[in-house]
Amino acid sequence: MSVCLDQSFYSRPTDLVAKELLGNRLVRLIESKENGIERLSGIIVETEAYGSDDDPASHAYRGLTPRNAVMFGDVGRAYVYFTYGNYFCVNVSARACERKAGAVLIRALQPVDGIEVMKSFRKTDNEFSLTSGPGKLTQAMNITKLLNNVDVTDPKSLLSIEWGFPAPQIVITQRIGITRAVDRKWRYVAGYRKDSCLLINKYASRRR
DNA sequence: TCGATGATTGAG
DNA sequence: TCAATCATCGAA
Repeated sequence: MSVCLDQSFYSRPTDLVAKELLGNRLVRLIESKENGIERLSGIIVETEAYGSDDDPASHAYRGLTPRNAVMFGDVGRAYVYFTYGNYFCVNVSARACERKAGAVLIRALQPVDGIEVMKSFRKTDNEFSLTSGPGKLTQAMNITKLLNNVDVTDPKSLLSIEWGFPAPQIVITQRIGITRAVDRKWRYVAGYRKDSCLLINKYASRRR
């Protein structure tokens, strides 16, 4: 019995949602004639928050366009966009009720279900390079624009987010790969304690 | 219509 | 460190 996070979870400040998504699970169901329904999943270990007209780094900064419409619509929907001519990125729409738009970019997963299938989509055997980046995880789970605006609060959706456990430790940093509002610390990474040091999850992205 | 840009990645 | 690669968007 799977339990998804509901709309009330996403109807809160985007940075808080980004932080609390860590430890929950992104689930992709793939329908195929040979294998029926394949379940791919991974624990969310890295996220970033993006706002609206108050956030120059956000796609929603200059207002509503066809691409970013999901950020302005119902919360708890997948916002999937194409970038750099090669890759998709997946977000979940989320914002406090008084905000115009918002989304949380899912940047990395710790793979759990369907690892062999994900390896074939990614054309690699390296488990640590499977879902350790926003473009990698969409490739591993075959997440494309077809899933834009899918309701991730519905367990029957082809893409959903299941309730899990909060990350035991969280590392907070600046967002990656942006050129504006670089000072804001809206990136959240799952971490763990080792010998009184706080280390980042091994499935998080490596670049900065 | 057109040029600039980008919430990235893999190769070198 | 850098090029690949193209949809999107704002300006013309």
